[in-house]
Amino acid sequence: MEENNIPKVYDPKSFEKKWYEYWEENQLFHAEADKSKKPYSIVIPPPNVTGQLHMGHALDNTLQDILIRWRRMQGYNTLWMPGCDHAGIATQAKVEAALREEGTTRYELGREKFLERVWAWKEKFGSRIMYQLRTLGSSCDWERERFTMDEGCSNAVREVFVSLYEKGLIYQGTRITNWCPSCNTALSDIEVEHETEQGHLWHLRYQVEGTEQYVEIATTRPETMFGDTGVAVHPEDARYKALVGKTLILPVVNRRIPLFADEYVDPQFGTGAVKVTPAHDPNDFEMGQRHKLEQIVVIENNGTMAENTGKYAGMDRYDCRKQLVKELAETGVLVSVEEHEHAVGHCSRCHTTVEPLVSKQWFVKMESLAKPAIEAVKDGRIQFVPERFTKIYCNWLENIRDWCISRQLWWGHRIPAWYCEDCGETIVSRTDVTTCPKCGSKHLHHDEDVLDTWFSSGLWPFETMGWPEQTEELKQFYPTSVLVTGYDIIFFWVARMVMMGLEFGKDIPFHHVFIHGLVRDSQGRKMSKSLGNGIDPVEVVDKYGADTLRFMLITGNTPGNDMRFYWERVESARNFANKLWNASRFMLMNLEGFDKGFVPQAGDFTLADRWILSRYAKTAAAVTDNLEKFELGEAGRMLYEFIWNELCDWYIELAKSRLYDMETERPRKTAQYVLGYVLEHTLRLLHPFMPFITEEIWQHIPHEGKSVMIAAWPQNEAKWFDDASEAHMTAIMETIKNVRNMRAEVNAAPGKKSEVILHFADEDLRGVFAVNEGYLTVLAAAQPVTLLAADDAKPENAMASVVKGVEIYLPFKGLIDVEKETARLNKELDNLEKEIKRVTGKLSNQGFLAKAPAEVVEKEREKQKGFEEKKAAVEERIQYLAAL
RNA sequence: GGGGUAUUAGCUCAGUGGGAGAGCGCUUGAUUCACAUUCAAGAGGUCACUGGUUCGAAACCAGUAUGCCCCA
Repeated sequence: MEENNIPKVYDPKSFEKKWYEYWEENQLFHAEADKSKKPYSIVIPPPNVTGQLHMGHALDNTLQDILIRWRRMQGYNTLWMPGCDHAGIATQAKVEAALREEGTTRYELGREKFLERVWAWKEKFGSRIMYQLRTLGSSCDWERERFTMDEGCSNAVREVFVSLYEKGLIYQGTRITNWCPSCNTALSDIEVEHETEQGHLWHLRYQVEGTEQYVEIATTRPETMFGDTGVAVHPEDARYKALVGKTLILPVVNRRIPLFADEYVDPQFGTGAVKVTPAHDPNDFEMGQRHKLEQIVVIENNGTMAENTGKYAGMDRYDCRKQLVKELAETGVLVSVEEHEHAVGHCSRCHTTVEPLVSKQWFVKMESLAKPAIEAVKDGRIQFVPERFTKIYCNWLENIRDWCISRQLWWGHRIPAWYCEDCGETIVSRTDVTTCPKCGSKHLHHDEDVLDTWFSSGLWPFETMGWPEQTEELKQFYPTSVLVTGYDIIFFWVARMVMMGLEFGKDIPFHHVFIHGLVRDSQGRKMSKSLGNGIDPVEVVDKYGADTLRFMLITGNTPGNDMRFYWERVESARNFANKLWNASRFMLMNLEGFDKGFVPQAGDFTLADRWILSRYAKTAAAVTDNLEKFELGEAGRMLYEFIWNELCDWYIELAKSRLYDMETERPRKTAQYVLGYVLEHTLRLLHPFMPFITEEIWQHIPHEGKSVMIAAWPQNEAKWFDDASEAHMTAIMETIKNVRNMRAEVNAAPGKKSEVILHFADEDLRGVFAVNEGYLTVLAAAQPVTLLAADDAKPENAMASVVKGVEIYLPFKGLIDVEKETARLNKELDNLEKEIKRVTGKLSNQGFLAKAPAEVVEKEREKQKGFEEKKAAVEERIQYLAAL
């Protein structure tokens, strides 16, 4: 026997670190390509090296770890690839903020020195993030840790860029792009967040040249009028038909601009006439192209007015608006002002209002890449879980526009393009270029810009496995099994990985996309730095343990939905851990004489043994089934209920008498065997959810092997299924509950035993109770227990209650409160009559009898019979009481 | 404007065609004997509304209302 007790209270701090180190030292997380085993692989959504992990990461990684640990136990060759993302714009912003604190800027530092600073930042936060992932218990293969800017990934990025360029799918173009004046870079469309804002619609009048006639236009952005090179109306708009082709005089500037017709104009909006500023609005840009209008840039990259705006030059765009409106009002150009609600784009990173500006950028042509990515989801090769995200994904890809990939930043993958200063040639190359291939000039300069972070993230599933080399890892682990991520980055990341995977990985990047929601605060608000309502997962781990946090995060919500963080829920998960802890402690305290070689014979098992084994086996099957369906929360909930409500509340209580009895050996050994079997296997089932506590307990109790994390996942446990024992046990448990209930009604002293008389119509069931009447004594304080047969007379001076197949009587020595007892029975009678009415209604419905499945009809008949029996017994008691 | 999602106990949420559930909170009682981070008993619901499909709807479909989210 092992001398091996554990402390009274669950204390995660005392063992979590120890076991993580143990797993790592024994290389239990590491995977090698091995063709003999079925692969199961996940690449981590690489956290940004901007800072530390938040609650959303904790959820994301818990889900991944559960899947990985479960599949590993099932015998798959399991790889979980960890790593970080360089997060160009976000990280650069962080480091620039740090520099500001020091009173300097990246421009003062210079590109090279600045990048050194960012790398130092990356080292610091990257390792912190990896530490946090370990704290959560994540079983990543750390030997394979990757970073989006490491050498391998950088090679992959360059290969993809050049290859797309060669295919004509990457091009350089001068267009309107979203520009963040604060981050000082171009953004892609999805990096812009639209928010409705209360603004104004200013009505201005532009004079028709050579007349006293005016055209009234409406605009939300008067300050762009310096760049107006036309006014547009709808071709069918009768109000303006006669004026099309005339020339207008742009106020303030006094420029001559044409009035022209274009289908784009909505005649219902404003006055039906719009000013056209091709350099500062995407729609105006397009109209400008159609009508060959000049582009005049009037707002600079930093958001101030350009040189050509006269006295407004150098002024902030919003100050200019204010001043200019004043001037327009004074000069009679402003006709009226309306309140107007409109969508305004903001930089998703810094929330500055973006400015549409004309600039030369690199773009990826999306249409031909998007098509196969839509196909892969529509034909089911890639499945979203929950399925509804399929539509969101497809909708976006079907309406996709070209992707602006160049960023005016320093931190990121430098665009592999060089420009010849002599002949103007653009050279895009896999290797660095020093000589112009066209004119032989040495005067080349490297494109200053870097690529959008998501360009490299899009390659993540295969670049981490050594692509473009055809490595063993790629062959075995690509496509990966599942991608686990939040719905907020379906467009940013998921869609791009699918496109890039199909184009370069030559296959889908993953079979399933398992989407989860956001972790919000207790009021349902998004956790954010500015609100200060974020909760650090490490803080929760410190206070309650990683297992507790993990369990709390995955239960009580459904896939794809947001959840709220409540400390009460954390406590409830901690209590569950403590419950399991103490159940195990109970077992360890009762291992006296434990015999590893002892295997009970069929006849050794008691009803409770057969019942708990059957319940365990059904739980194992249901947990597995739910994991297969990605219903991780449901699987966790089932384990919670099994452990707490069945194993602890009933089985342990029922096994106590045998375990405590040192006189008889076989019953004690059988109870030890069953408890040991069920607990050890239940720990395996729970391990993916709560890896630390299960390992700590598993190592204390009798077990085989090095670690529970590589113990076999319970399969083929159907041999324990035993419906008869479950039915018998249910009858006993129901009887016990009813007795407890009756005792509570009459305020019976808790410690005091009282007589219970049970009456059975069915002799077999009476036999079952006869064998197990001790259960009633232990759990319902029933003593003596009298078991009456069908023919026996029922007791008179007693409280009564009925469960299926059993009439229960509690005799009272003194007087019973007839009134109270009658009221109680009448209430029960009401309920029964309601049930009977419902069931009888169903059973007298010809449609039901004809069309419902036979077993459903049979079930209803059984119910009816049971209710009728109960009703008869209750009525009998009521009559008896009335006659007293 | 288009799409999604939610609406179930006081609160937070499960329930994915066949007797309305859990956790927390609340009420009552219990402490040598695994666990008070516990145990036992209890109160508490017109499953948003209106139609439809079905023998049968909290669940499926349509519409309405309200909230939230995404896209334009």
